[in-house]
Amino acid sequence: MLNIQSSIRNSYPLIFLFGPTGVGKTALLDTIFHDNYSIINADSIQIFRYLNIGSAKPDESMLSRIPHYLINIRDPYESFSVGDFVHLSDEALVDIRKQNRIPIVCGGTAYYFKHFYYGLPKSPKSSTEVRELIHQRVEKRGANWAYEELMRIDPPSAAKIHPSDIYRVTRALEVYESSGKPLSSYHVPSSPRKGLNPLIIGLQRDKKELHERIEARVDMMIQDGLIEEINSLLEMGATKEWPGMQGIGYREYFSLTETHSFTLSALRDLIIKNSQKYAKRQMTFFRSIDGVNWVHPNDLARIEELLNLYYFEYV
RNA sequence: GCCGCUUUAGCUCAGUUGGUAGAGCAAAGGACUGAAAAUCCUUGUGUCCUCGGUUCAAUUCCGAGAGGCGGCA
Repeated sequence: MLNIQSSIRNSYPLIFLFGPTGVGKTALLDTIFHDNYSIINADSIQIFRYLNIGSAKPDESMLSRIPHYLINIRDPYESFSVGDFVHLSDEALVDIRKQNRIPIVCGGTAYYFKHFYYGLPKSPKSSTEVRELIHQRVEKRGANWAYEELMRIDPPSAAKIHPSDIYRVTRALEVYESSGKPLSSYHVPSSPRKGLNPLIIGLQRDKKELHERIEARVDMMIQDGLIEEINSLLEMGATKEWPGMQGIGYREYFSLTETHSFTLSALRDLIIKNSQKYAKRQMTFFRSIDGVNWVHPNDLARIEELLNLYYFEYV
């Protein structure tokens, strides 16, 4: 249908496809994006092996039908970060283009898209050891110490980060600890990386519709054996500290058993609630990305039209 | 039928020694510098069940009624 190598702009087609959980990304891939497309997964939980049902990972048959990158590449106790995502995606991109196929970056992790699109800051990568060290200091010197320390070593970051945001305060301290330079000295890219020029498609449904789909999907997960999946992870030694266990569908199991309030229906309700809240957070992040073509997943005509307009520039 | 408790934000409940009220959850919006399905921020007018009484003033006290829960019959 088109010869990618003939690109007149010396850049290749690239598609971003994103949207909140349950909006229908996977189904859409299966209906229009097969044949000469390859997929780069941008979902921070589907990265992990064994987390199949809870992460709503595409099934085996789909994975064999359409080439997927960055799925099942880590064990659930291993760490993975945006940085890994960007590097591996860049490699995947080269590989896919070598095969004369069209790459689609598809998933729900907005943060991954942002850094893939804009490029990573030069700040040092996260280190579990350093983070642990910072944690110990916080334990020892009290809850207020971390933010006070941040104000001392990096006032600009302290001004931007809320004192209660332990996650970011810790990271800022971690950067200073491992590089000797404040986080604010590393600038954040403010424009997209050169040569990417993606067609950005955002999938959107109205809230009621999305919430109903999420509810139905959680019921389906339970029916498909979510509990069995969790049990087999527990047999592998899974704890709530495993990076993969922060995924919705798994974390609820731990929080409910911890408070001795685990029942199947409590689990179901909590997973639904947390998924719906997550969908909302995803949408506010996605909305902040420039140049998104928002479409309803059922509007195939509009999606075809977007693709044709986009490809027209390349042939 | 009698007795006791209860009725306040979408939900669970605080509270006002009488001067018209506030938490958690939910909801809405937002942030996002290598853990991001994470982490965090902002936003609370609601016949304080109804009617009557006392009072300058009642959601708050008194009486009656209605709903709910429990006990005794």
